Amino acid sequence: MTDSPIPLLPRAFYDRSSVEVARDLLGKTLWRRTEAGLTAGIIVETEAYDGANDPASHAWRGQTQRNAVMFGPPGYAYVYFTYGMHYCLNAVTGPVGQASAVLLRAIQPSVGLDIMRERRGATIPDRDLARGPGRLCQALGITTTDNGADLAGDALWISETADAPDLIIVATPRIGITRAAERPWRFAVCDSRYISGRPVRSRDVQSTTP
DNA sequence: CATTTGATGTTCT
DNA sequence: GAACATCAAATGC
Repeated sequence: MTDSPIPLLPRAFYDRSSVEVARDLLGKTLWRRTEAGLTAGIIVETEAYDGANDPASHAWRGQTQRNAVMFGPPGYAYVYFTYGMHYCLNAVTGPVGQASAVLLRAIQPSVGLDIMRERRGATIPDRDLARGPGRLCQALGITTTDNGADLAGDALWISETADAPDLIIVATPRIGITRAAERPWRFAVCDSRYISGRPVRSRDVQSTTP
């Protein structure tokens, strides 16, 4: 056996604030293996939720049966069911008890697109396979069965990306929530067509110097 | 193009 | 009973 050419993210990567992890997950590769085969994509959009300090966080009002995984150690999956039909995948961050997490909102599919199409529908454009948190989970076959899964596991893991290009990253207000949405904790890869909503053009982001 | 609406079921109040 | 870290289809320009 030799070392994998594409290193897994170590647990220490997740043992930081959710905002830092959300930013640094952009450009990493999310992998998924099921009986259907291997699928993967480059993370292009994330959102941070800051535990008890964040009115939008599921952990804001304390621990419940649903959010228990958020209160555990970093580097595990928090998966929940919402709107009666969709699942959302988060990476738990920070130390035990902190209850922070990063919602994985979109990936650019890179491996197993045929499998994703089987799950999402044969006529779905590649761009829409995993553009949005619910679509991402459907494309990868993630459900609450995966709640609590190790993000360095055999069925679900996140690695560095081979030949990763430099990225321009932008922080924006969060999407799809009513409380504290204005906090600039949504992170996206500029110029990516694979984020939810409209692409953010890097030329629109340059700020201080005209 | 943008905006609105309906679907669907669990969780929490 | 209300809200929901959403999506796809329908409607309005």
